Amino acid sequence: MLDKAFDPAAAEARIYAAWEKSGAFRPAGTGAPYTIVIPPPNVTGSLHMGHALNNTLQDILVRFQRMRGRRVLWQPGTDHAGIATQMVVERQLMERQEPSRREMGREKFLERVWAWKAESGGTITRQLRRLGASCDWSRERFTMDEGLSAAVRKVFVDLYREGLVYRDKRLVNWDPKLLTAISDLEVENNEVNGQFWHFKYPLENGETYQFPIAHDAEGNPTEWETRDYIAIATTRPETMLGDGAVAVHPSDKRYAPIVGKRCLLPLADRYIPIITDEYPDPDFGSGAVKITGAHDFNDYRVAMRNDIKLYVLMDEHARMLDADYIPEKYRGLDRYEARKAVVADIEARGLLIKVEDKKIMQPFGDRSGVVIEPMLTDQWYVDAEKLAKRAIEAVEKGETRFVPDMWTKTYYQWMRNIEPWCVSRQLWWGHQIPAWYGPDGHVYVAETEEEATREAIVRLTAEGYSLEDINAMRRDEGEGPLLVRDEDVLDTWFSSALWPFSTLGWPDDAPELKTHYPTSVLVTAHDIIFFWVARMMMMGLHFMKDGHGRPLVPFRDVYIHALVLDEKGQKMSKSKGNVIDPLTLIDKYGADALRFTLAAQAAQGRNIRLSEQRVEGYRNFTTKLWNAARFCEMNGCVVDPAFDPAGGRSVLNKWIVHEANAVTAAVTEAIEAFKFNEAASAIYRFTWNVFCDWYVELSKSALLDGAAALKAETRKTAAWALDRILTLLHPFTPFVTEELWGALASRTSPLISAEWPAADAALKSPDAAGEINWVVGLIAAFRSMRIDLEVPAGDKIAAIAVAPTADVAARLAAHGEVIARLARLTRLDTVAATPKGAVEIVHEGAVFALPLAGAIDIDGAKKRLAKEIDKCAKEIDGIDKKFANPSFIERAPAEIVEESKERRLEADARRQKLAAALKNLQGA
RNA sequence: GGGCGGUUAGCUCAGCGGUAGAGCAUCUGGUUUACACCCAGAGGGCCGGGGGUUCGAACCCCUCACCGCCCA
Repeated sequence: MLDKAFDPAAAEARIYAAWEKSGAFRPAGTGAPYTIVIPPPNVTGSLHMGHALNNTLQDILVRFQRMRGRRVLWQPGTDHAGIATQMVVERQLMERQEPSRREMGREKFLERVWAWKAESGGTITRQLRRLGASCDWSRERFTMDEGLSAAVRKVFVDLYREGLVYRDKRLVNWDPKLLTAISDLEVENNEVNGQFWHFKYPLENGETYQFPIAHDAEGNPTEWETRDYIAIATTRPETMLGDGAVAVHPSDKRYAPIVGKRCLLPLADRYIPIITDEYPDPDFGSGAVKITGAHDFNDYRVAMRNDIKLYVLMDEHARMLDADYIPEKYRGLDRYEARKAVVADIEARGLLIKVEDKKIMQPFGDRSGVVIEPMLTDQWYVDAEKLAKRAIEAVEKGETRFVPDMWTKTYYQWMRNIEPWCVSRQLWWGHQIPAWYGPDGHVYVAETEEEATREAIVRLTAEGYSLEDINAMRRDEGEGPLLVRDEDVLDTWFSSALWPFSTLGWPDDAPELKTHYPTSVLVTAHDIIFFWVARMMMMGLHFMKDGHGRPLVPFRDVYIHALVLDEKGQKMSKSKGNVIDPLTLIDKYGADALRFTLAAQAAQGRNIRLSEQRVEGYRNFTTKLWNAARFCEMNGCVVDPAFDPAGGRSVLNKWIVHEANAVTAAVTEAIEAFKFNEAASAIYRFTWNVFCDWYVELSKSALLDGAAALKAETRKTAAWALDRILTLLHPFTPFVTEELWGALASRTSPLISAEWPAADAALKSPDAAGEINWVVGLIAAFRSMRIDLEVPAGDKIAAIAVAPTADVAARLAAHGEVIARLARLTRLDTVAATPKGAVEIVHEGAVFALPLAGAIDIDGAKKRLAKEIDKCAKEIDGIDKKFANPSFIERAPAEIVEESKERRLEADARRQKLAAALKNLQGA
């Protein structure tokens, strides 16, 4: 006997362990492969709502396909999260008052990171298990695993040799707190309150020009003043020390007289040219822009175009450098101290025009939270533009498809404007770049130091050095290695980009690569399209080829799901304090309830607003299912493997088989189309509003006191339909369905490995469906009228069918007893004509009556009849309007016209009957 | 400034050419033996504004307003 309710806390861990132990998560069978690689969560991470949604959807797909007989691999793992992990461990060192990273040195520190990973790195994968994720944990991978690291080295070296990886000195986003370069994507631009300082830069040799200060309606100048300076404005005054020029737009007439001349850069006491460039906006500020090529991305481009000198002002901590072009008093100052000093000094010289308060966009490091400083440094780059070409083409050709389609545009926009990808990071935790520098500074890129050394020896030999010379160049007085390895590591996303094939064993010739690459679908959120999808596309296409050498995409579909917001539509964040922890919800309502909530709300193109109330509602749904199963159990509804659902004789049983078949098709199609919400709502409705509300109720007569054959058939049908529910529901709510599956019958295999049913035309019974729907409608009509008549809920009343047609009479003969029970009728007789004053009900053309004359206030019934008559009238009016338009008949499809005619006839017949019913009452 | 979404019942959202839907909330009534995490019933909508296409528009097109997000 089943307990009173499902207890997720007690059952989930047990069920999950049984699945895992049974090997159900591993690829099996001979079906077509179906593969998903998990978007690897951060090894430092813990499960948040975004993960919960992401992995619920993947698990639904994976369980669905597994049940359909596909050879499913859901490849799990985590990434090493270079910056985040290094920060976590450094913080731990600080808290424990242990030596810092730099004090203990690289090797020791990396040992500590590995130790941390062994101890704390499994949090998120444990949490994924609690969610019910059926990943193949036996294949779990980590981006720093040896195999994946080998893939990273090979990719880097291959790309280098093809000229697609190179070292360059460019302006990068420098994080002065973490002391590393970061990519554009790791920078968050936020609007902050800032200031806009307007300075005068005096012209060389006291030169003057006429500057317009008033204009007429057409914009022609009407007044001028004489100026001996050019006005510039900046949000970052400290960078003026590194200005190389002042630029104006070539069309800007105001400055035409002084273009080509020079102005004094105050404080720095240098003269810089006044140049023209398309970049300055004549309508913004003074129209003149100071050009600080080494500390601003726009200025950098201007400087490159115009051959303007770059002055690097700051060190890695964003402190002013000790450089001869920087006046002594500013050297060593932090950038913000320098700012104050510069402004004060400009003001002291009478060169400060004004200071405006202004909203400005400022770049922040997404990990450190400090203001990013554009810095000129040497870094390694991937030539993303070249790799992007094929990646764009693959989507254009439909080799990879975005669902929903709108994200294709986002992908194109990013890929078509892609910048070189800076992949080096000044960190210790990560894949150290396989590049070595020779004694002469020449770089050798190779997978191993031996290989690099060989290359170096070959090269040096070719340059005329003898072996002796070369050995003398070795470090440690000729005893050590010849080369010095690049200290930097690669961006974590560099290794993540290889995930769809590195996890499958590449660069080894692993069998999994052949069967599981390209993967079937990537499931992720839109904020990761740039970080990951784009880069996986580039790397996958470049390195993976089919038998004919044609590039292979990493995945056929990319399903982009929603972001999970709080119930007010705000992004969840720790600082806002509106974070809902999925584990808390799982503890409280069970994993099934959370999963179903997320799936039911996962409509394409919409974000999800999560409220606890909703989770509670779907917990109630699992309880409802549980109780329906108890009902079946109590009534001896046991699955019979030999049962043929198409062979039922009872109309009721045919009907539930018909409906179960319809929902099977609906759920299957919806999941195939990634319409998780539609699939969820279809099975929800079937379970609750069809099976529980009606089938269970209508079948009680047969189960309690039906004839033996009918009882047996109904028991088997009920068990079959419940099994169908469990099966269709399993991808969404795996725990409760698996528990019931095991409890209701002795089975040969668990539900996770059961076969997904196919919709089957043989199970359709439209006639039975029509008949039962008619019964359901009639019961509802009786119930409504009872309430309108204010018949006490406990009272049973008499009802009569008025001159039923043969069809109606037959239906009543078959279902009268059930109708009477559910509508709480004493009996349901047949008469030739409505007794005077009886309340009539019109149901699909048939008339029924409640002979209650005098006993009860009939105002409610009158109101209802009047309302329904009104509704009919409105419908008739609407249809009449259509027919009043001659082109409706001419142009609308014939079936629409026909349907409209029928609808009008029906509505009219109904109206007449209702009117008669009302008249009958008024006469009473 | 550029791009992409959204605006439908009190709330959260489906529906995206042919009779406006769900869940929650609200109201009324219920110990009808699977279930009160329940049952029965009810009320509630110029489908953001304006224009157009169409026999017909919540749905397609244009435009405006407001709200989000992304990129500069």
